[in-house]
Amino acid sequence: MQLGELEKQVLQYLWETEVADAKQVYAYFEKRRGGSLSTIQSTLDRLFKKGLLKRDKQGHAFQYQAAIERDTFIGQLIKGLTSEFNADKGNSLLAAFTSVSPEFNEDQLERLEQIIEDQRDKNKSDGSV
Amino acid sequence: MQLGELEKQVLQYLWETEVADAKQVYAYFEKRRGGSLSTIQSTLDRLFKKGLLKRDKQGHAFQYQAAIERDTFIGQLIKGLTSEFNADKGNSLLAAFTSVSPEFNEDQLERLEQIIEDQRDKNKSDGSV
DNA sequence: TTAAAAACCGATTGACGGTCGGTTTTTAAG
DNA sequence: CTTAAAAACCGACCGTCAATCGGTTTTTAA
Repeated sequence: MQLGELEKQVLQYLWETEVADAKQVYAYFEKRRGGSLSTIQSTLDRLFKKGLLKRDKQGHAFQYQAAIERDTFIGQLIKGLTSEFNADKGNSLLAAFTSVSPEFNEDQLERLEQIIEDQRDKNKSDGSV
Repeated sequence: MQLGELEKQVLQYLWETEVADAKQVYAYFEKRRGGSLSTIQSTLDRLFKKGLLKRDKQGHAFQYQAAIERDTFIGQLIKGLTSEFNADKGNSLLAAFTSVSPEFNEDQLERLEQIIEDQRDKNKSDGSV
């Protein structure tokens, strides 16, 4: 999934704001970087066509909101990255994790251990089916 | 780091082949996708300028090789992803892990636990400095 | 019915990767 | 030292895609 700079920023805005129409998004970005309402509209439209936003018309205008959670999305991008390079997903992610591990604090390390435990249980029960 | 399709493939080729000159890379890709030697040369040059390849002239031609290990590179891309979306690196990666965890087998889960242990030790010793 | 608001469309621009022919530089043989 | 071949290098062009925005059509609500 290839995203331009403005698309990324709009997506982030919607992750934070939950729901907004074009005018509202425009109001936010107009202050920070200028541009026209049309630009925001077509960016929203592009994100919608890419499946990253949902929208439905409430009264006069489309109400947009993210179609996917930020974490899920980043997870997908990471997966895409590993496939893209024909890397074994598990090993690549493991290696990537090694390089990023200094970013984790004790709390996060614990949560990660919990995830491992859960996954280990799932692997076991899958095997028994 | 934004890479085109051919750039990705050439980079991968060099991760596997270790070292090669333009002619050799060309010989490989010519069979699979056609193209000219010039195209391969400029692709190598672009990757070199992006800092992803090293090269030095041995006799007649440049010998190229990857300037960064595949795993390290993917790690960097993952880090870049999380920063790009202003996401807390630890939490995002954690979330990404959750979404990708089904890809891990028991062996990889164990290695991951080992990494956690190592990192925990490092965190402790950092704290004591 | 109609004016305003929003969606929609089409054109343009700027990056950038891919492509390759032709020119310059380098190398090594004679 | 000369020179032919090999490789690097340069410049041009194309295709794709995000960004941009004006103008037209559609929708909404007064």
